[in-house]
Formats: sequence, C-alpha cells, structure tokens
Amino acid sequence: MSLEGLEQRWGQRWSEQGTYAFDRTRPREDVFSIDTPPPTVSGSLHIGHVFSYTHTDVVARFQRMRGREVFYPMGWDDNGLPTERRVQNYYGVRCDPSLPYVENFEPPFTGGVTETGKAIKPADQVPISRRNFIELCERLTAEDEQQFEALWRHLGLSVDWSQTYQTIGPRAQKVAQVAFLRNLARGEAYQADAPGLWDVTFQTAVAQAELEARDYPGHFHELAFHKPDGGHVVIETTRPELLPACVALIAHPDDERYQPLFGTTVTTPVFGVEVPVLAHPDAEMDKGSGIAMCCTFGDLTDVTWWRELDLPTRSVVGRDGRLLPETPDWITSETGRTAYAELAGKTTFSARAAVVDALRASGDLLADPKPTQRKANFYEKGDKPLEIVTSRQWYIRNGGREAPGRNLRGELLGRGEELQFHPDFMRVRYANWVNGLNGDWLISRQRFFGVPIPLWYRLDADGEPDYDDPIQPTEDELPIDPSSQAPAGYTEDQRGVPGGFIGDADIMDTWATSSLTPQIVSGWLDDEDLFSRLFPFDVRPQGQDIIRTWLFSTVLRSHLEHGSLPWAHAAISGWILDPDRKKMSKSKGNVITPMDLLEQHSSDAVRYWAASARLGTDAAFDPQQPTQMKIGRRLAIKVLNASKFALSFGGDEPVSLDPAAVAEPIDKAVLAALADVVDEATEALEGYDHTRALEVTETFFWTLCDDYLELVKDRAYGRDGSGIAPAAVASARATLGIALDVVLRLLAPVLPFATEEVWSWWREGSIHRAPWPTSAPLREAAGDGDPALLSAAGAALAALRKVKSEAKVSQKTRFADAVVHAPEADVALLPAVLDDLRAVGGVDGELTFVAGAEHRAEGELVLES
RNA sequence: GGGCCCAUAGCUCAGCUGGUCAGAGCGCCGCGUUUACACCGCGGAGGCCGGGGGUUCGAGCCCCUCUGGGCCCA
Repeated sequence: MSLEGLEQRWGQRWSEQGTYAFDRTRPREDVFSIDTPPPTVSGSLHIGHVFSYTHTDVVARFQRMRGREVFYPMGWDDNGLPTERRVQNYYGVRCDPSLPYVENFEPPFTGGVTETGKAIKPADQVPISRRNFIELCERLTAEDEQQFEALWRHLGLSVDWSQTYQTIGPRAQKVAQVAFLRNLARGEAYQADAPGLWDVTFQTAVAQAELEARDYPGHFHELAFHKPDGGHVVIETTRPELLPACVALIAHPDDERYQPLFGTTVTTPVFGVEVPVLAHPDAEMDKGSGIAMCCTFGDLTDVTWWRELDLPTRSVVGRDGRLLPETPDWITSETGRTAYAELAGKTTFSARAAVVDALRASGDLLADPKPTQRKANFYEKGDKPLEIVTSRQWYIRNGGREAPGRNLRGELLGRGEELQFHPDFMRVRYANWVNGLNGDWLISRQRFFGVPIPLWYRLDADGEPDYDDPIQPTEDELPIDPSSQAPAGYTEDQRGVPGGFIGDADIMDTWATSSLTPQIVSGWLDDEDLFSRLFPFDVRPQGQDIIRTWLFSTVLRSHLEHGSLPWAHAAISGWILDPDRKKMSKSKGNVITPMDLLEQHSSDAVRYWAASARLGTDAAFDPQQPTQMKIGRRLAIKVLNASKFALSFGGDEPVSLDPAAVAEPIDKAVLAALADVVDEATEALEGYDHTRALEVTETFFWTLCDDYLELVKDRAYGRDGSGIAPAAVASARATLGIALDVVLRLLAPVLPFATEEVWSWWREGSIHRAPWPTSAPLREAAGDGDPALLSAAGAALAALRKVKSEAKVSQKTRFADAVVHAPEADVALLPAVLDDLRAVGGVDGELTFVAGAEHRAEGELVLES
C-alpha cells in the first residue's frame, strides 16, 4: 500500500465526475457558501497558504458530507501593485501613461532576467503605454493562475473549478464600479482635497489600512526659534528639512514652561518666518523639550493641529518627494529666500543636510544631532517613509470620520458583534481597528493595473475641470475605462479640450474591489437567482493579519450596499512560524516550496499537519523536522493498511455492514465508543474546531487498530476447526465493516485521498459525497454495549504484552496460564472478552482476572528453545 | 502608553463551563521480522502544569500581581 500517485488519480477522477460541482438548483437553506480568499497571484504560494486553505477545505468537506450543497469558488487576486511590480521585474518594462499603445508589443525580457542571465534592474526597464502594460499584467497572471490551480488541485482542495474569478476581470470591474457609483449616489463616497499619506516611490496615495509603522533611524536636531525679545525657544525635531514648512510651535496647555508664550509669536531660524506659539493637548510634555514644531506636514499629528487649530497650509514637499522648485511666498526675508533656493529640487534627504548646514552657519543648531530610532509610517510595500501631501482624492465613508446623519462607526461595531468569529477573541481586533480609524477610506490610487474610477469631469472654457459634478456612466455601460472611453454625449476628440472632458486618471485601491468578493462571485447584478442562494455567505476564511483590511472592508461594503453582514462566520487562521518563532517569510530563504512538501510527504500528510492546528493559533514549522507531516503520513498509510486487513477477513464475500450481526459484547462496546466519537467530532466541526474532531477520531482509529483489530482478528478469520461459532465470526466482521465505514468518513475531510482510495475498494460513489456519519444507528447496533469494556480489554491486553516485553521475548510467545490484575470495575467486565483476550495473548490454559490496585499481568510463559 | 494571545514532560501541543487527569504524539531507551503495515509493532522512562499571592472543602483550569515571549494599535 502506498500513498504515491493518489493525488493524481483521485484529482483526475473528482474532476471528471464533478464531485465538487455546485448544484445551483438547491435552495438557500441547503447551501453552504464560502467566500474564499483569492490568493495574490503575483507572488508564490507558500506553506502558510497551504495551511489556511486546508482549514477551509476541511470545513467544506464536512459540510458537503452533512448534506449541504457547498459553494466553494476560487478567486485570483491579480489587481494591484504587486502585479505591477512583478511585471516590471519579469518583463523589464515600466508604465508611462503618456506613451501610445503599440500593437503586438513583445517585452524585452521574460523570466526576470536579461539575456546575460542577470536580474533586471530599473535601468533595463523599457517604458511602455498603460494599455501595453496592462496586457502584460494579464499575460503574467494567467501563467501564475495555472501554477496555483495545479497546486490547489494537488493539495486536494474541493473547489468547484468552474467557479473562478479574477479581481481584475471584467465582472469584478463591473461590480466594483457599480458599488462605487452607488456609494456615490448615497453620499457614502466623496472626493476631498485633503492631506493624505503619499508614497514617493510609487507616487500614489495610500490608505490607513496599508500603513505599517517601522523603526527608522534618524537624528534629533535641537534648534532655536527666536522670540521677539531676543530669547530662544528650543525645539527638537527629526525632520529639520521641514523647517521652511513650519506653521506654528505647539506645547501642551498644562505645560507651565510654555504657558507664558501661548498667543505670542516666534520666528523660525534661517528662514525668518513668524509663527504663533499655540497650545494643544496632543503635544507631549515629556518628549524632547516639550514643544514641537508643526509643519505642513511632518506627521499625522501635524494634520490634526492644522485642522483643529486652523493653521495655514505651507507645503514644501512635492509628490516626487523633492522640495518644491519655487521658493514659497511666505518666506519673505532675503536670507530666507536665499536659503530656500539651496533646497529647491532636493530630496528630503539632501535637503535635510542642507538645512542642518544652514542652521550651523546661523548658530541656531544648538547641539550635534543625536542619533535616534523612531517609528515612521511606511506603505506596507514601500521602503521610504510616507510623506503627507495634499491632493484631490476619492474617499468611502468607513466610520473613521463623522458621517452626516448616521453613526456609521457604531453601526459597524454592531456588525462586529453580530459576526461569529472563530476563535471568538479575534473579534476584538476588529473592534480595535474600527475604534482606531482616524479618517475615511481613501480609495484613489495613482497607479495603472486596477479598476478605474468610473468618472469623467467636464472642462470649462478655460480647460479647468469641474470636479464638483462628475459625469457618471449608467450601470449597464460598466465596466468602463474613462481614460480611453468618452462619456455619453461626448466624442473622444473632446478629451482634454476646453468645453470637453477628462477622465479620472486614477484607479481604485485593490481593497475597493477585494471588499466585494462575495458579490463578485455570487452573481450580484447579473444573476440574482444565484445571488439569492448564496448571499449572505456562510463563512469567510482568512488570516488574522487582514482583519483590518479585507474583513473590515468587506463588512463595510456589505453593510452599505445590502444592510447586512456579508457572511455569518469568519474563520481566522493563524500564521506559520519558523523554528525561531518568527513569522515565516520568503526572505528567510525557505527554499522548500509547497509542492516539494506535498510530493515528499503526500498531500494527506501535509493536510494532517495543517488540520492539527487550531484556528487562530500560530503553528511552528521546521522544514528540517516536519514531525506533524510524518505523523500524518503514518496515519494515512495506516488507513490504507488497516483497511485492507479489516476488509480481508471475509475473503471474496461482500463486506458485512449488518448491524443485526453485531452480537459479542466487545463488538458492541466498539460501536458504542464510536458513537461517542461521532457525536464529539460532529459537535466539534459544527463549532469550527477541526482539531478536536481530528484528535478524537484519530485516537479512536489507533485504538481500533492496535487493540480491537488485534483482539478480534483471530475470531474474524473464523478458520475451520477453530471452534468459534459462526455468529461470533459474523459479529466481528460486521463490526469491522461498520466501524471502518464510519471512521473513514470521519477522516475524509482531513485525508481525502487515502480515505477515497479505501472507499473505492468496497463502496459505491465518492466518500466525499457520502453522508456524514451519525451516532444513532451505531447506538442501535451497539445496544447495551459498554465503551468501558473496550478500554478494559485494551488495558488487559497491554498488561499481557508487558509481561512479554519485560521478559524480552517475542509477542508470539505463549502463556501456559495467565492472571490479569485490574480494578474491580474492569474485572467485572473482562470475562466478556475472555476468548478474544486468550487468543490475542496466546494463553493456552487459564486466563483469570483478579481485582487489584493497578493493571498488571503475570503468567507462565512457554519458552521454546 | 492601551489591547489581545501565549508560557504544561527534551520538542510540538491537548487539557471544554474548577473535584480520576497530570495527558497525547514526536524524540529517547529496551524488546520484537507477530498470516495489514519496518513509511512497522510492543513496552518503558521523563513534568513542584513560568514565579508569587488570593478565592475555595478542593485550582494548569477562577481573581490579582510579577517575569518572559508574540502580535495589534498609539
């Protein structure tokens, strides 16, 4: 018996027979719908994906066997920046929207290397048009999808492969654009010219959900502001290059050191700009000198101050991360203007050095800069700290700011209470996030590969756009690309012309599409019949790290559009940690790919490993010692071998499943014990506790193999001349048949390949469409069977084995006579299995049971020379 | 600074609403080629359940506190 090749064989069979195909005629109450996480195709699947997707598959298989029609689709998340970056590096191109489209364009490279085999560098990249760029994105993601699907099939995910979608596909674009326009119509989407986080590398706005605070080295610079009386006010800053953007000094209202200064003004060093000294509770008294310089904008606190204290806007950093070329008009002094001229066009990094030099020269730098480690906000995919720039962007309300006429934040917190999280404590992460939102959701992205914002703007006679009244397409026109399609009533030659129009050049944040996966995959808008059978979904499986992004945004969109939760349950998987308890990452050089693991250990083994970890719990994985996978492999092999053995006793006769044949006390005991296992496993799986279900099932299965099978195999053979009654033989065989039939089904969600293989030997159809076992028929067959007899027999058997083990003789060695000492309760039960125990223990003479404090056996061994 | 999770045999972890628990597997040691399984079987040795305090007739399991990890948010 071997596990090798099962994935190939059964994968193909399931595909041919449509084992996992969704039957859309079933009513909603019969359906179990899953909003599967679409993996990012512009990357590679890693062991963490295998881990969490297996959790979902176990649920899917369980529900399917329980009789639910499972809707289990698969999406591909190709929308967004990761794909753009991968395309740049893979084909050696970059997008330049000003270039014209080139027919039949072939990229200079493929595979991420140049003709000399070196990695593609930015200097190697050829600029191409937006449309050409998008075509390459689509070409590459198509290749990735095939590889992903192959891995998922090999792993045995019971996905209906006719239900797939792409987050950049036409349907996703339509859904995203319709949803956005409806948000706009209801006042849930709006545009604002406001300060926002900006990544200078990718030249795009970034949302709060995409932020990552990281340690960033810097220096404290102590500098002197000048009071009118000639005195100094000392501040500390890590960003002296923003000094020309300074609008105020701010201290805490309770800070006695600065109270006398509130309401007065000081002038900035070097640039000589007069700024007020103001009070605000966000100033930290114990940080630095306790008084801070507020600029446009150094950080989010600056934005708060700017808004709440009604400060002027004095931007000096442009979208490219360089200081603006023109000297700002608020710098009026000659020395100030000269100083700024030195900074114009410099990066913030170079400008910092220049400002420090100027401060030294003027004597306003009071000490050498002190090195420090500070937290700075980064775009999660970027490597330069974010700047804050003012720009016109689209937002969707998310409760982060007061929404007119409603308590949106409160409503969303309520949804969090309504949603059933597994494990439950994950709910607080949702609540923490909603409570911590400090602004609405900025969805405009100044990128290329994404769903366009479906709006145009009229141009007035001067060619200036009218942003206040955008031209909207009708829903049946969607999806559209306003940068290449003209709005109704206009022609393409009016684009960019006074009196004509322009399209919104931006695309939406990927989450603005990903937050609609339930709608995308369920036929919303296009197939209301299907939608009504699926939505709201039953479960959303996902990782704990994206509760604040994917989970939250999906709840938000569903709440706004449908006034409901998108799903009833959220099943949150943990992370995979390496042996040092650090989060696994590709950069760690884990060269082991998921496919290697599947091929090395078998898919069932890897699934067992994944299924052994509870939801929400991180699991350690050491590629050098994949012990859980080895255990899973052992279990799967045991399933094959033990089944073969258990099914072999009746020879060519059909395997008996006749409950009426179960007559012997130990046989009834096994079925009684199994009934308890079925109840426990079922209850656990209903409660999203697959680990518990696996544990009780696995424990029973090993007892079945190690004790019960050993106890009854002699009887089950029913050899001629053994003197065993035919009814006793039939009882053992029927019990083995029934037990195996049930245990295989209990294990099927975790070990789909081995169980299906065994099922095919003697049962009809796929085990994965077989009904989940129930305890009632088992209890009926078990009658007055007592599970305690099984454990008593097991303990007696172990005692007999121990005698031989300690005597260092083969387990085949026979006893002349033997005595088993056991607790009184056991002694009362054990005579019921006397014959089986004598057979398996090899007791030729008397086997007697004596009450004692512990399990112990003694007997005279028959030693042959 | 706020919040959450975790600390139980060498390792990975179970221990649900306090009273047969001190458990499982792996590893380790010893034995064994038993009519399925050497990708094996059998047996065995390992732990003041992180420290301290409290509630209780009784606490890994409840409360407080400390220590040490991890994560999220400021």
